[in-house]
Amino acid sequence: MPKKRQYWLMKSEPSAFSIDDLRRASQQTTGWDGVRNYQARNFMRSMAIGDQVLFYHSNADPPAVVGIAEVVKTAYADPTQFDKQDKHYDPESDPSTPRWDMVDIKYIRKFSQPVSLDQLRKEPKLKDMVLLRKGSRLSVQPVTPAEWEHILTIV
DNA sequence: GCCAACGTTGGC
DNA sequence: GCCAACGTTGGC
Repeated sequence: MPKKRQYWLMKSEPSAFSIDDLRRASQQTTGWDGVRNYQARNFMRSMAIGDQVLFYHSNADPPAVVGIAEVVKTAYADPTQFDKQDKHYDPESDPSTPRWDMVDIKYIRKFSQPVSLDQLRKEPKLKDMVLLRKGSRLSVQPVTPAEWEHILTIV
């Protein structure tokens, strides 16, 4: 039995990397490096190929879910943790047991209209979304199948 | 093990 | 640019 497909939401500041950047990327794929939060890392470690990802623009006007991507490579060591020149360099990470992982995701589609944070908040069915929890800053987070389905109906 | 200080996230 | 909320660090 194949494992059931899982759903996620990943945040990116469009000024740094937007859904258009993903669409234009080589193979329409990118490595999701730079995550330095244990909970977010653990969620990436539990991702499987084929898992579906809501692409969210944070620090955007408006902040919004803007499209869909898919996991095409499961968790592997994030090389930026060992790169002294990199902003995300982590001197505490031991190369024999790397602390930080990343996954690769591929562009699937961009919504014709972004689904803004305000719109999401208005949906009673989405009231328990991790994204909408007060003070929620997790950059990689799970989405339930029901939340996923509902969001696709309001796009 | 507590908790103050600090750095970061991200909406506004 | 502001600042509330959060995660991490480190002194004790």
